[in-house]
Amino acid sequence: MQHNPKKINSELNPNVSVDCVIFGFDLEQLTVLLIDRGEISSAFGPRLALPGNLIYDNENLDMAANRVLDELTGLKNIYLEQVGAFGDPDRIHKESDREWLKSIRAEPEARVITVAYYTLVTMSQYKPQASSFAKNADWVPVNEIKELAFDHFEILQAAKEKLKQKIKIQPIGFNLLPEKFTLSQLHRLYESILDKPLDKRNFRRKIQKLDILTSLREKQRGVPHKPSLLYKFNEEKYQELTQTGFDNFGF
Amino acid sequence: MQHNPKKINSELNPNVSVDCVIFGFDLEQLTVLLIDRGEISSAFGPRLALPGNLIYDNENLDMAANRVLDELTGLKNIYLEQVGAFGDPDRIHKESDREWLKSIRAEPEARVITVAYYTLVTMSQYKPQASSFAKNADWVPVNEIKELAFDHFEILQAAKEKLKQKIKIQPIGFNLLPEKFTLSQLHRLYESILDKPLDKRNFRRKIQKLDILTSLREKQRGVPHKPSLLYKFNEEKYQELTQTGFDNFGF
DNA sequence: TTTGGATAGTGTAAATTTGACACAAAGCTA
DNA sequence: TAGCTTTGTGTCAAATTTACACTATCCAAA
Repeated sequence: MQHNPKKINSELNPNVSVDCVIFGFDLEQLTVLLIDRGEISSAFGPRLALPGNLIYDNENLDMAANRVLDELTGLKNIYLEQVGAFGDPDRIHKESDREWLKSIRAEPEARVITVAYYTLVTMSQYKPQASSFAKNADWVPVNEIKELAFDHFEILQAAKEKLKQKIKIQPIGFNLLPEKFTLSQLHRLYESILDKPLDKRNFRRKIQKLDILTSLREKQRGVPHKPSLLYKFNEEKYQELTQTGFDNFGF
Repeated sequence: MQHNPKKINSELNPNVSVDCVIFGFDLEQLTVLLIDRGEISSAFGPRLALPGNLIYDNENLDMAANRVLDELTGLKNIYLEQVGAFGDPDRIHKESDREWLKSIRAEPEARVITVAYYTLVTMSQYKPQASSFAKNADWVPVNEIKELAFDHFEILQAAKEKLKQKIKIQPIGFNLLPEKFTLSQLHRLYESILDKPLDKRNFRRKIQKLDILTSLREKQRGVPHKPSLLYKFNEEKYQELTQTGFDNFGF
């Protein structure tokens, strides 16, 4: 008897899919993990698409998003937020799209609603070439993406906007950084997400005053310039802070 | 040949529904338009539910939400915002829920994803008793709602939170007020949505400095106290303001 | 007509936050 | 050891936020 007996008879729901905008940060700019659909689509439209799949009838939406992420990257327990539902009846236009859908077991004629999620991943935890399943996946800088398959470009824009708003309310950016990071890296991260320059000194002053960083007695090594001090995110301090109702992490 | 030939064969999609959180403001508190499902459910669970319905295969999600709103209230061109998708596979528990679903032509066995929207309505534009279709609909103060059918209570909470965040970025509250309103009414509206008291003088100073209100040379009449001046929302000034990138309407 | 009840409308001072701005220190490399 | 690169730091002026109390105006009831 397995854990979830329902799973035995579980079927893919032909009408509902989940797409994931998997954000990473290469310490310079915001990136997204995209699937290259290959030659099959090159003559018709964009090769790149968001990872996604149909959902099973016995899983809820968050589970489905986590599954898609797990299947692609092997990562679990990742920060995940819903962007919303997308579903123009004519969102699938091209022959190439139909071929692609067949290849992932979806029914190309069906009208599909997709529920989009974004996730925040520490890029160093996942290198595409390490996964056999995802040999066609790769990190692409957000600003270089001009088009995507289906309505995925629209979804990406919506995800960026949600992230931008969310980070003003909750310091979720730490999910994109390694455990130890420098203030400059955090600074560049905020600039990437908010898509505007932030004054260095003012940024540091403000983030330090929040008192949710633990300063480590440790410096960067091997950089060809003055090494930076390293910091950790302080979960406990953050919890204390929010329990007072504080929700202004904006710049 | 009609505009959209697909419409001829349009069918209800048994897997996807739309639910609407229709917010109103009775000049005292925030309210929501709910459907009373009647005796059929009284022995089993909450009678009250959000208005909603399955979507047609040929309409997009926003259209479906507008349709639900229109069918219930006759209102068109209403401010509308997506809350998100909800869809636990086991969100329909009770026999009464199945009965109810049958009565709105939904398939009770199917796994249904629902896409929730919230809308902002000027309450005076719609009095439930005026509509024959919606003889079982009524405005209920948000703070008095303790439970709802299905997962609608969860949806309502999410909608409230979205609204709270949104009003800090865009002055959408005016959609809940009549064309002419007083600063005190606007003040109470913000307090209702943000769910916290706001200092009267500070509120007035801040909202006036935004310069998106037109002061009318007209007073309230028939109130048993000093009558208030009336104001209108100034759409043009608002557009000017936002075109500079301004997005801080928060309190 | 007078009085009492209710809400509208108004200003200021202190504290906090924001925004603009420049240079010395530390490590690496050639 | 000289030069390159990035880190790390302080101040001042302006703007914003917070806390706070009394008079004015209308209606209703006596």
